[in-house]
Amino acid sequence: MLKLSKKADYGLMALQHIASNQYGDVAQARVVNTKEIAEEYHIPVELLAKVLQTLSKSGIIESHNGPKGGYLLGKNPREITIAHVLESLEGPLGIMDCSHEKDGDACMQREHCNIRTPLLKIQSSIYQLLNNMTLQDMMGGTPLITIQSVATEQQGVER
Amino acid sequence: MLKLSKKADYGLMALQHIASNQYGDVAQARVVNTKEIAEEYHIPVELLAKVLQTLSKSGIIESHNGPKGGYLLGKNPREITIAHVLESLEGPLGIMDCSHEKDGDACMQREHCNIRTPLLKIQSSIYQLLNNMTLQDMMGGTPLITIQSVATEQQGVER
DNA sequence: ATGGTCTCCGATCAAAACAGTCGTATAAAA
DNA sequence: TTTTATACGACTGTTTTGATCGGAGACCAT
Repeated sequence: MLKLSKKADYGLMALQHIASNQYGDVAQARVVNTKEIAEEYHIPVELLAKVLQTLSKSGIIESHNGPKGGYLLGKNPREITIAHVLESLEGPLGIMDCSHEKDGDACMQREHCNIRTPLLKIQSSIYQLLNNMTLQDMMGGTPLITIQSVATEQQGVER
Repeated sequence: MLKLSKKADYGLMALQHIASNQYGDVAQARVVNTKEIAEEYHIPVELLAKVLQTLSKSGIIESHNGPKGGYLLGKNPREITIAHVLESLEGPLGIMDCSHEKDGDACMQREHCNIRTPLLKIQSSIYQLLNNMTLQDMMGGTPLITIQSVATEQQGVER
């Protein structure tokens, strides 16, 4: 349950790879292309291309056309949240159909629905979790976000 | 993204309904059948039946056959976690394919995978969230679990 | 005791979402 | 101008999901 799509998997892998080449040991920023990533992680080139195009449209990465072209991060890894990446590739977070619908929608159960409120609470918690973890946190041996830090974040404490 | 299946939605609604009739205002425990729930929330009878059967197998509810039959909760609402309900209906929680696989599995990216560890961390956090919220929390006006309480829970504090 | 009714139960079918593929167009560097 | 890269759209096969059907078993009234 709650499985991420392949697009999301591939997207995150690619971002981690791009970030490593741009901010990693090698001081020089290096443009990396689709084919290189696809071969490194054994994923279909065309599908990865589509994923990268989507990320590019969202401003998460920027594309450079032509020979020696490829992709670079569009922002600092600290500013790229997992939530933004996933929403870009899979659409807005919504654990149920009526998460983002307006009043008078097509949900037959709406008026008698007894689980909407608590589920929205869960959804909000998951979103906070994903929104407080960045690409930076996924790189290197950097310690990941903990539940505690999510809690403090909710209280308005800066990271 | 991360949308729950209809089965999960229906299951949670039904459980809330059963619990309300068993532990609600009416002191007398009342057996409620599939048809009644289906009509109340406008969901297909047969599909709901299947969902309830699954929940019954998991011991979350218990079935009573024959006329005047139906379902009752198998445990106290405090002991029925959302995680257990969802896993019963949708299979084990796994935000990626390789969440529960053994070594030497079919994941082509496994050896070069750079996102497995952080994603497992996220998965673990989500699981804690779902495992610390019970059917009791979903009933009535009872305050729901908060992020803070999840954090304290992780530190071993009793609810 | 037995028939009838009501329920749970297992197998089956159709629709939708997803992963992956193909071909072509466009843009930049050599 | 040729090469090499991304950008874009349409298409196909597969998996998952949602929904449906017919049957088997249990209870209650007669």
